[in-house]
Amino acid sequence: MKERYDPHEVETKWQSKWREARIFEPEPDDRKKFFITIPYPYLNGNLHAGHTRTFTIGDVIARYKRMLGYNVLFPMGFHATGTPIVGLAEQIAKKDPETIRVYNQLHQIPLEVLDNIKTPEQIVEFFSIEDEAAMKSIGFSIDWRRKFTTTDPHYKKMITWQFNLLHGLNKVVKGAHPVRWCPHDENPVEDHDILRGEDATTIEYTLIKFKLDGEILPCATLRPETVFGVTNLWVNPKIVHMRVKVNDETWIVSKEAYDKLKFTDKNVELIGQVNGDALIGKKVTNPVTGSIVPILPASFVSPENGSGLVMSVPAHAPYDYLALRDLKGADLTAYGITEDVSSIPLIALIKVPEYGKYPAVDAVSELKVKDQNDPKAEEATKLVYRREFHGGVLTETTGKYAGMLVSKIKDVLARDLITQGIADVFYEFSEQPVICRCGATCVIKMVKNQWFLNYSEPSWKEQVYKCLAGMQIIPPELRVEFENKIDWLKDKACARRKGLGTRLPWDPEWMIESLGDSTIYMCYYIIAKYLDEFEPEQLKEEFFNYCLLGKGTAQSVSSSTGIDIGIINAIRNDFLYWYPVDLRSSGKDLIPNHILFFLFHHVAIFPETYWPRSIAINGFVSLEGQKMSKSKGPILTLRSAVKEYGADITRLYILSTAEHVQDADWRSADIESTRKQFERFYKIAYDCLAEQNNGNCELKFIDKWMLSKLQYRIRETTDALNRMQTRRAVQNAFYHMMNDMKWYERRGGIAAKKDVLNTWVRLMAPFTPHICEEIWEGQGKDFISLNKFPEADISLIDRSAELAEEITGNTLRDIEEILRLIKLKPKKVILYTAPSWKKNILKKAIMMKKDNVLDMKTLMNALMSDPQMRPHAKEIPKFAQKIITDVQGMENELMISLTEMDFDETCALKESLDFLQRVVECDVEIFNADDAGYDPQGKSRMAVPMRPAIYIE
RNA sequence: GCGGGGGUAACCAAGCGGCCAAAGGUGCAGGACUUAAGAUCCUGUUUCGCAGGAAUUCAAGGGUUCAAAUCCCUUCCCCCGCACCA
Repeated sequence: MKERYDPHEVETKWQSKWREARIFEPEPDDRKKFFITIPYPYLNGNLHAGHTRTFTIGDVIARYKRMLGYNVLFPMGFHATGTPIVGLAEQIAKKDPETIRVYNQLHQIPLEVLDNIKTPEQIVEFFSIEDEAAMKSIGFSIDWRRKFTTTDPHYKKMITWQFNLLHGLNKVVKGAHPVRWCPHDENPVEDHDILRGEDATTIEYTLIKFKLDGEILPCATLRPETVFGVTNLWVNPKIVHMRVKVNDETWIVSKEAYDKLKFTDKNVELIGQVNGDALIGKKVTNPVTGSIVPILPASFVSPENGSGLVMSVPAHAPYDYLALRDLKGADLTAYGITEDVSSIPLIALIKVPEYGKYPAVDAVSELKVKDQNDPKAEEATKLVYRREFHGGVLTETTGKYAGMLVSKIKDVLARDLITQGIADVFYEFSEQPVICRCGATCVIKMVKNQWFLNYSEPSWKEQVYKCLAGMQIIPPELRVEFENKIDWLKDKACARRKGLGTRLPWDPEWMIESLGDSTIYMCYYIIAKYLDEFEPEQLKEEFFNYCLLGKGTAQSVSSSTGIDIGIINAIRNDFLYWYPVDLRSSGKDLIPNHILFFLFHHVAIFPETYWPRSIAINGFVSLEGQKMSKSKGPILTLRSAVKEYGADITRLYILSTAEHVQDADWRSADIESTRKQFERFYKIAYDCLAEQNNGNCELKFIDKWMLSKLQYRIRETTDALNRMQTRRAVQNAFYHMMNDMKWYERRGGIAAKKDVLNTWVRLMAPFTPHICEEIWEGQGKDFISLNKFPEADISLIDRSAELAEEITGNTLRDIEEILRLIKLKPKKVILYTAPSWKKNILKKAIMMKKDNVLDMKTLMNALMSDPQMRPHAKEIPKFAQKIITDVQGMENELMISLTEMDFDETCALKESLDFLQRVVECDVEIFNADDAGYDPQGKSRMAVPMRPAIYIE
């Protein structure tokens, strides 16, 4: 160990020692195993601070478990399938200036390297080397023999096997799905392809088919339940409608709606046109209730929305009610309508606590909405909708749905109508317009004949719930989130036309989507170690069936594949040993996708014994308050952080800056201060080791205090690590320990120092392994990485040493406060510890608290009947009152120590006398108030247990 | 809209019924050391107080309790996800 700390020297030294000794390359043995995995990084850029956080947390747990005696498998691979790498290769190949800038300056790739990149394969090659080097540079304890890339031919064999298996289990099915679509590019648009309307989501409307002389007037609605309250239809007389053949039916819709229909899975054919005013006055049949209702004119109907036709439910929709009211007295004879339409009776169907029978009417009058063009109409609509959705119950009007909650029945009702053929689904953007990068307006297209993973299948979900119930979720509060997300997950399109990846074995026009191919790859780490032993072609289905599922025999697999039977047995044994995954640790962005799929695929493929055991989730990392972006910046790469600060400091910083799902903010000012603290740690260790051997001294209170404190730190650190609270762990193992050591040194502690350091360095080893190896080097024979993690030794917990330090600290603080107030330089300080009668009262009060009978009256009775208390009768009431308040809020442990130990305050203070005199820079004398020799101002009366009275002159 | 997470002193951030005027860090101020800078170490950092004390605080308002930053209700505000994209 050198006097000056040079992180890079220390770190490269130990990294190569670890590598040479192959200490992170585990093989099955008789220890308990621990299999931890972390999502492999996607190879379209360098690892950044976000990876640094997730991966470091994983490495800390791996190292911690290893030091607890587990046989730990911590592997790593690389993800390359999908479209972004292909896109990046194109951008680099055509020298896109922005891409070149980001990758040159932010990802720090030299221009001459970028110049030579022409293909996606080169990108994969380049970043897999970079990322591996980065992970090695920060000291992750990864078994690199198992590395692979998802585009490897061997890996593809495993994916092919998996998908064939799922297909056979009916988990992959054909269907149609709505996607955002650019009619110009004829492609689905992804988020980054959108110029305007990025926030638009797809909304599912129900299209209810009203009938008019054999033709259909479909009305789009978000509230299908209100079909029971329809009194009329609204048509804008000023717009021209299209008559369209839709499958076997004839529909009348707006021009805009017709355009949208062309992209659905329906066959549409334009037949002719109908003017809006020609429809008005006609009567349509409500397909649900059978009632006949008129078509009326309304200006608020927009051709852009839905079908361009609106069903009117004036009892529950303010717009409908207003439009109806606005027609009062209007002359509609031109449309052949003679009756006064404003007197059409409303039909109520939802009962809601806030309103009377007709919520729309109440809302309109409450907000004083004037007419259908009043902006407040929108507000009233939202209000009614919200209240009816959350608190509404359907009335008898709705027949068999009566009594149901609106929020519960909505979807069921819509499905019912659709299966009866009287309704349809219609998709629309929540915001319009949505504009593609090419300038075209996007639509929602129904992609047909798409392959889906059938995640919505109830029995599949049931299995996943079961798996989740048996798992540990870290942090535990996230469990409900997982349950919700499993519930929410729908079928997922699993095939794409472009990108890197594996082809669907039974329909090779399609590429397996890249989230689908990274669900059970953890089991592939077991095979990946043996890749030199066979060619991809040898990895036939029976190989995986045997090695991963135990189907068939090693003998038959060996003869059909030509793979050595010894290898096959070894892989099978490795699988049986290592599986299941004990811990999957990941960033929170992967919860609604990868982590879910990980669970779904595991339960579908493996028997219950091999289902994952726990999942841990952590938050993001921002940079000086700014969100990081791989493609736009800002970004901080792992390598540049390590280059600047060293591996250990980077690790310590990123671990300590946020806990669990909280987002961390990387600030260079903060990591600078971590660096300083860390250098102090190094110095403390260096000085301690350089000191002459001073063991065998008698331990004083302060030494016992330090050893005692250390046990708490170990206990807290262990507890924190068991809950994967790395921040709290570092807080205890490093920052609090640092402050304890400061106090210990300041108090002149020496005797326990070497022992403390020996434990401390092992406590720190999972977090900052390099420096700990360096400090350990002289001390232990073996790597500290393979040593035992400290265990708290209860016999070293010394409550009287703690009380002694507490009273010393309290007293010093009190003296300093007085000095500050009186602003004098003291000549002499005299301390008076509490008299025995006060201690007795305290003990009595604590006893009463334990028996739950502590109150003023009981205490006073007890005291007054005690003859020994008589002499102090005058002082007792006031003191007792104070003691009661103190004891009420006292910590249990303190009460125990105060009653059960015969702690001598005077003796404790005498031991720290030198220290006190040094700090206050004058003589300090100590008396017991029972026997105060010198007390000119009678201060000794103020003495209280654990708080001596003070007299300063 | 649906679902999840939050609002704590100048800032970051612990605490989630009683040793809480509230850990730790940063910043700021004062002091020690030093020729000086830096580093390091002490002390302070809501307000008032020339004897260790008191008052008012944890988004806002109300409630439960001997006791609330912590539990309950209402309101306001912020962040994230909502998919075929990794």
